[in-house]
Amino acid sequence: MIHTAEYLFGKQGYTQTTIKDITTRAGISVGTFYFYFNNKGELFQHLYDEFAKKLQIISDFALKKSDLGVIEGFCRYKAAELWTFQQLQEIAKTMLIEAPGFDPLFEKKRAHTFHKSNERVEHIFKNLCKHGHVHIQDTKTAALLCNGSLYSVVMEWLQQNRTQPLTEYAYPIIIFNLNAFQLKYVEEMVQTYITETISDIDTFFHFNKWV
Amino acid sequence: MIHTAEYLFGKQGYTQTTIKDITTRAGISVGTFYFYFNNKGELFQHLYDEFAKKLQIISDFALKKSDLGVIEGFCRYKAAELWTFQQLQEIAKTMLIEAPGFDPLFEKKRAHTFHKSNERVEHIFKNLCKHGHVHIQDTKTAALLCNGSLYSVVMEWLQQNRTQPLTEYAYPIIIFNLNAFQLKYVEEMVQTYITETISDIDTFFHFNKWV
Amino acid sequence: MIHTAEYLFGKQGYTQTTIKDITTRAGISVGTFYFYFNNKGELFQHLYDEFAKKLQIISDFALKKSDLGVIEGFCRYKAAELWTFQQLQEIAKTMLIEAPGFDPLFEKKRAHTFHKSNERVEHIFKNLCKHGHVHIQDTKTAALLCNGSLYSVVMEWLQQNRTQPLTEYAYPIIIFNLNAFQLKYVEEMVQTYITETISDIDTFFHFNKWV
Amino acid sequence: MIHTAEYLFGKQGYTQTTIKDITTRAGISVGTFYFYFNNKGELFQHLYDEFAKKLQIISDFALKKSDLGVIEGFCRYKAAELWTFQQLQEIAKTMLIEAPGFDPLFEKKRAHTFHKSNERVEHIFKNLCKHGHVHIQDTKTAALLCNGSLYSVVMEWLQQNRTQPLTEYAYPIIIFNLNAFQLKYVEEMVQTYITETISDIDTFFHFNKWV
DNA sequence: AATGAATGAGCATTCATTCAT
DNA sequence: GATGAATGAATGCTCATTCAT
Repeated sequence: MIHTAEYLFGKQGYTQTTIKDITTRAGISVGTFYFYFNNKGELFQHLYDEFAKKLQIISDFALKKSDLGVIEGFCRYKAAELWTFQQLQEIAKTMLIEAPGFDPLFEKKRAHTFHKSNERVEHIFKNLCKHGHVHIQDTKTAALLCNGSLYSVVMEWLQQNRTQPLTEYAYPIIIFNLNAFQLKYVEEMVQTYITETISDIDTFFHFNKWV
Repeated sequence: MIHTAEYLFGKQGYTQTTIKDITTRAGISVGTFYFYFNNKGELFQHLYDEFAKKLQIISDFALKKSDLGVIEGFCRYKAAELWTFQQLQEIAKTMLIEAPGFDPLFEKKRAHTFHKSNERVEHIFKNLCKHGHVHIQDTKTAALLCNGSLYSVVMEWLQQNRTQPLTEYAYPIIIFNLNAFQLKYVEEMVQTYITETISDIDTFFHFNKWV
Repeated sequence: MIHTAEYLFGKQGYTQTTIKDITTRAGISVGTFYFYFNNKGELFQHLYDEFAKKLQIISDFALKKSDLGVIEGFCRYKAAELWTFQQLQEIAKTMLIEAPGFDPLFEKKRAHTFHKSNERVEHIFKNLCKHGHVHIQDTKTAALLCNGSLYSVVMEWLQQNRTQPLTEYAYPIIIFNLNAFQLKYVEEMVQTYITETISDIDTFFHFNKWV
Repeated sequence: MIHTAEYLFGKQGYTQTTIKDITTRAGISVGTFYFYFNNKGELFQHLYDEFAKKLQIISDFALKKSDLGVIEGFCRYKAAELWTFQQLQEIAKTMLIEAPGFDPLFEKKRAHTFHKSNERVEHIFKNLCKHGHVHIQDTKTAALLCNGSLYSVVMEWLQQNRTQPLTEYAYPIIIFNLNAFQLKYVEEMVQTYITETISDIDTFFHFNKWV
């Protein structure tokens, strides 16, 4: 039923999807739905929490490698995010695009996740500044710009036909941001980092499935 | 009535705002509303068209200056966008954040405007490539990244308390993008371009009011 | 529609009567119902207020006569109450019997009306005590007993077949209470007072119809 | 579980109390409930029967005394009723106040009990008439008035704060009715009868607990 | 005996839209 | 041009009851 809800929310949007739509398609009764969730919003919250958790799990995994250099870390983090959005594309559409609009209660949750992601990136930048790799005045805005550039590609991909894998956009996105922050890099290494990350995650995921 | 609709959509969201909300607040009857618009969606479309038109008008004005250099053009374009979003902040929230979610019909329109904006930026990049200022492989993705970075700041600003003017973010956004595309610039000049643009638009707007 | 609601509430009870029952029988749409009342409870409140108001109007009228003696006043008051319950028998059933059970919000209103009626009777008793007509220690409980004896007859009548007019019970009820409070009376006069009151009210009502 | 149901019906009312409310609070499963009762109504019927039976038991006990005079019998009967209502106050509220409203099936049962109580009182009155103690024309209405006056005090007590014991109202209620039927009595004796009855029942109940 | 997940008919309420005046 | 009462399909949610285990 949860999978059905993800599918329908992604396809028709949260508001346009009725409880009956979900239950009929999932082959259960309305009562059963309300046995597991108190209301429609609670289902959405659950989906969102799962979404945020998965995003976290993959990012954590990608950064777990030892002797992680600045550039490599950045590449792995971004590649991992793209891989996850691709994996969760059905529900991602609802989470990233529709969700902000329909419920002030939920809006808080979304804002919180978004800020956590921003803080994460900001933290990376602050570290880079401290080690003299780069000079950024307003790290908060910098994080926003960095995340925003990635999200714009993800959203465009979600709203278009998704012909090619989202992860193929990792390279231009990363190069764009490395340049933006005037970080020095070797093009071939960037590509290697990305490929390795995707491969690592695929293997990890194949054996663990969100554990 | 149109202004009331903008206000209420921005405050409560499109779905949460009823026709009666709008007409009561605007001091007209429901019947009168349906004399001017065939349905709720048409009102939104109208608002959206107006929004897109205004965005266009200000961008056009900002780029009308003679002897416009590459960097100056970029600065003026971005500053103009920010100025407009700040000016139209009430409805901008609905247009940028909520709209994508609630109707496939609107979605097309929104996508169209977004693509036009992207194409505009892409066009700039293609020109830059042609004159050898910069080397960009995938100009489409580049435009997406460039726009996305700006939008992320706008959205954050719209959803937060909006204490400082949105235009104050012009400088970090522009620097971020100029670096990202490895364009050479003089920091003082960038700031000057921005200040001049804002000043020009203010004057223009003071006399013309969206004409 | 209001009359339909009164009829159905009286026949099936408040809870068992759906909005659709009312609207279908009244030949209007559900939407129309909600145009006039915000919810089911509000309709009930309205019915109750009307009920209480009418009870008040008739009592006031019955006691408006000049040179009203103690016994006559008591007789007229009780006769007037019975006449009103008979007149409003459909809704009275809901108000007196069902209402106390289904809504704490409404319960307050009901309690208030009930207390006002009690206070009215209590006030009569206090006056009687002052003029030495009777000696009652606990006038509050006395009023309760007096009202309760009448209500029990009304309720029984409402729940049974209602073959004879409720007003025919006025005489035994009044005699019962006059005795209970050891008031001296002439049997024939009591009967005359009752007959006169009913006749007065019938005439008044025929011309004024709840004003 | 039965006690839980009594408690919840008394607190929230029959309609507002769900089967789940009862089973959860009683620490049993819904299935178990339906093993003992076929449906919600049957539980209520059971509660009602128990309630009526207890009322009967105490009344019977109170009247079992030998050499019972007319006045003493009346006093003992009324005092016993009040004692029982006080004892069963939780469920009494539902039985006396709410029950009449929600189901024609219950209504019959309630009416039956009420009539039995009335007949009992009527029987007393008929005896009094036969022995010339009193002259009552319509004994049925008389019984109604007599019972009604007591019920009104009970209901008021149930709906208010219940600060003082219900049995303290026995004296005014009885005096009221003795006067109403023009029965001669000695005030001190009435008070003695009441006190004795309460004391007898307390002792009986202490050893037998509804047997 | 006991469990509790599953059922689904049924209800109050909303709101974009219509149309007679 | 303007009004606003009327419409009714559609939705989220409840809860007594069932039944496989």
